[in-house]
Amino acid sequence: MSSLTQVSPAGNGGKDGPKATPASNFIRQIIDADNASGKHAGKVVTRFPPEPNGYLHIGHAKSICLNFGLANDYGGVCHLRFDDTNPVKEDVEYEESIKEMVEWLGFSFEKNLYYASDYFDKLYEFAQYFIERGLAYVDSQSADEIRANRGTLTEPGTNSPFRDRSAEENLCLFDEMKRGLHADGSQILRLKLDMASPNINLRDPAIYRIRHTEHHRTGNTWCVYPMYDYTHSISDAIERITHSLCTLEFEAHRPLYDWVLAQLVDAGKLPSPSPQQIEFSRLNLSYTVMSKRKLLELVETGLVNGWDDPRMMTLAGLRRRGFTPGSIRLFAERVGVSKAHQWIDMADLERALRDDLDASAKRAMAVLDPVRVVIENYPDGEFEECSAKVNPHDDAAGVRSFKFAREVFIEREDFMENPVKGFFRLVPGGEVRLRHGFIIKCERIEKDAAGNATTIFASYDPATKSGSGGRNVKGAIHWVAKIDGIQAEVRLYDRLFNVENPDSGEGDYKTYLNPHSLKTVTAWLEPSLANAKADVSYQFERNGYFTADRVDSKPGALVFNRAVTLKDGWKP
RNA sequence: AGGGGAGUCGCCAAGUGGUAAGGCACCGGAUUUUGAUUCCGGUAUACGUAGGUUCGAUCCCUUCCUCCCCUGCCA
Repeated sequence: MSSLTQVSPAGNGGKDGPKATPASNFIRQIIDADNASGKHAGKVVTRFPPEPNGYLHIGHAKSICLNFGLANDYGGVCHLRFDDTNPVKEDVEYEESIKEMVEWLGFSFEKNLYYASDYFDKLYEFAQYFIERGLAYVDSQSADEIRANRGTLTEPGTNSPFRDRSAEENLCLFDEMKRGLHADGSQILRLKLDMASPNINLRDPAIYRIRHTEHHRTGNTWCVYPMYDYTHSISDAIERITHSLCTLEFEAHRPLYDWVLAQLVDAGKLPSPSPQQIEFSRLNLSYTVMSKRKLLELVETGLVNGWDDPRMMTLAGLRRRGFTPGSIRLFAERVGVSKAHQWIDMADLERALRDDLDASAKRAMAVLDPVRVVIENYPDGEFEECSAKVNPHDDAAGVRSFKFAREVFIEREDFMENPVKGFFRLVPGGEVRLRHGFIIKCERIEKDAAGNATTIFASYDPATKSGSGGRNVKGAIHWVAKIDGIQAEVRLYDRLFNVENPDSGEGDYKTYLNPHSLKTVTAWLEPSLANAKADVSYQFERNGYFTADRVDSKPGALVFNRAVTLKDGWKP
């Protein structure tokens, strides 16, 4: 079924690039079964429902790709709904950022943007209905008393002394709460379910609390705000969501979700069939932390440079680092979805980026750790034009050119004075090809007091220009000529933590921060990079994938971020 | 006996009564002016454990083990 409606496996971004084949999974099976039975008349409506209280991270990306991807594959729609029911934590700033990132990932929600706060009137009216039916009551106990009376995991709770207030009294009290006659925390509206339920979520859950706080969208219209379980189920039903996907920790909330909807459907206040809540496991990534609290702490304590620090697993950070939307969609597809707890290695995310970029990224040469090479048999002051394909996989991308001259830079690690076995780059007396240029031979070197090469004196073979069809040698290394090279700051990133799971280890996760997660160097770049823009990925040949930093890079003062290195199969 | 979930290759993940898909990683080999890419080939007598049912079990039943979630007026 799904294979017939399959459009773009890795999401609906529509961009070219590697795709993982969408695997069968338990959610697709449920949808297929619903489609077969005609439950939702073949419709698939999902939703991504963030609370606008923080920035999106790679874990959210999994959910976004899942919800939008499924809707897309089944010819349905996915709503972006802000779950903005708690004004003390939320802000428009977060809302804007979330919208920007969902779009960046390649998903569209123009016609499908919703707010839980748009349902406040209806939610209030339904709450009155629950009160009238004797299914909800205003509890005047303090938060502490309520907690004490909730019981424990193994002991039942005890009924509130206010549990049997009349519907009239409850209606009156609830109205007073709404009108602002009661202080925060002094009264609360609870569903009247079962204080002895083995499922604690069913022990008269709170559904409306008093918050004399301005809401970023409804202003001061309200001072009572509905809570998650109550709001979410109703919002899903109002929007005619068919499949409501959430993470595993909400499994125990499903009975409540179903109960609330069942009452309202029975009363003819909500349509049938109700949406089905389906839970899947969260994404855990090694060598990083994902909780909002820790991300916030890293930012606030200055351990990283903001929410979009390229070392952060926030979508803003990943974008700035140079990750592409396609790579994240590919990653989400590869990781799959199930109810088993998944621990994914950072390397898998990096792999997805390489796979996405290899086919499309422009190439350029850049020397990150330069050592000077003087080609003694090349006349000083002269130069020769060399060229190379912008993308070897795509002739249409054209060619770039750069000069070969007497003085060039090569990567320090591409030269070894005393080579180990198997090293086939430049060595004393040996030859190597300057990629896209000529074969050179190391004649002698000049060293500093510490024994490091400061200048390599070489000769070149004029008959070996790239493309001339002449002889060749085993090694080919990248280089940049001083005459037309440009210098730029390059930021080299490594994982933020040096242990696989900084979260659950003993002690403070901050003690596991990798002190070398950022290294800044001044590199020599080939001239074609002079106009590099953020959002355009380059492969620095033999080095990795880099992108101009979207905030710090300026024409004439370029700053590049290394998103990921190239795979390095060389083992000494 | 509090309730609810999960355990299939190093990491993910299909299969769900008929004799273990796929991806990533890894190991070979070919091509290569990126030690990249690409391409070929290899990689679970095995599905947490112990029993049972069956001609036959990863799939059904039972036992046990391990891990995760739930005692917010957060979502």
